[in-house]
Amino acid sequence: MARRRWLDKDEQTAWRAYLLTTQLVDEALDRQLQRDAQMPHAYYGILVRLDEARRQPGEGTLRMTDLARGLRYSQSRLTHAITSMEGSGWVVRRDCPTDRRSQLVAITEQGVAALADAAPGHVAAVRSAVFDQLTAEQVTQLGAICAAIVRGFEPTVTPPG
Amino acid sequence: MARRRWLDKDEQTAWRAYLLTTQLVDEALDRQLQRDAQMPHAYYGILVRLDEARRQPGEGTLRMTDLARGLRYSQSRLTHAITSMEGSGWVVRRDCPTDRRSQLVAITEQGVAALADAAPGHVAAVRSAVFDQLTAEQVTQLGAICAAIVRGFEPTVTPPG
DNA sequence: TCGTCGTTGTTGAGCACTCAAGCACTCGGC
DNA sequence: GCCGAGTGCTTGAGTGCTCAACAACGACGA
Repeated sequence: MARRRWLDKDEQTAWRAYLLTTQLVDEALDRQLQRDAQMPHAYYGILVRLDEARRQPGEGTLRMTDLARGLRYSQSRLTHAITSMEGSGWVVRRDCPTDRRSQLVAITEQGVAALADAAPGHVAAVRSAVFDQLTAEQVTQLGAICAAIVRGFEPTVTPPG
Repeated sequence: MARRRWLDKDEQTAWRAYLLTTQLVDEALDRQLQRDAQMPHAYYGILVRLDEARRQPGEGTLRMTDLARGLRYSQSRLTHAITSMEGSGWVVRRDCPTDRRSQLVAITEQGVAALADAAPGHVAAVRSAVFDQLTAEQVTQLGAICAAIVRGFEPTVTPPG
């Protein structure tokens, strides 16, 4: 197998540009959210998920595990994050009535408010960092490229035999 | 101005895919390097830069500031990183002969060896996570997209008047 | 020579994450 | 009932980052 093959020139260029891009974008968004909404980017994502769950019919809560799987966070990471966010009053934990191991999480009114406050500035930052720089065609391309990469991480079913 | 404009459907899709992609790729590379080479991804990048400097004619060293600017790291981040890497024996600090504020950094033989050990596995991980999933055309597209985003972060000269 | 300002680098507190370990519970077979 | 494996969540140590404050030096004009 050709596992030791190096990156060719085009790949090198693309890779370095990719690394720099993700670093710059990540830092910009994290800094903006930390400054204007006192939360790291990861917490914003958690609030978004919980807010979406709230709008669904039913409980409006999510099990820790389901939330972690949806965000692809480790259980431990989510536990630490929720503990901190509970301290900020943005979320609450509840015991699960059907499985005593599980914990349900729900966004609070305060959390909804914090998200509503943070969203406009965050979206503006995303726009100015990313979408203002790209053509509509490039947005489509970016979506396809990322989808392909994500697909590579999905567990592949090993064929029988 | 239309600063409050939301993300449209295509942008939403692309953005969520982008976030998931960077998270998955970052974690995969960090984990692989941590496991196989006992270094975080950021330290790998520092070693690469210092190794490139070593191949150049001249001192083969870089000032802390120049290294930080090249990698777009904060001074503080680099100081902490170099301190830790010096503890691992991968780099050394030297006083700058022409400016007593400055510190020069050089990669050691041990650092060169650590990088040489780490490189094949790392490149394989990059390949399997990213380039194996993309067509040649997509690699070109990705390079152009990232270059455009990076350009957006470059300081723009405000025109006189 | 002096004061001032910009540059260079370090420090330490605070924080979010990882990893390994552990506790409490559920489920299924006996 | 009871044991074992699997699941859900938490804990705490270790680590790398940010941010603000600071110390030391260089450059330059008065």
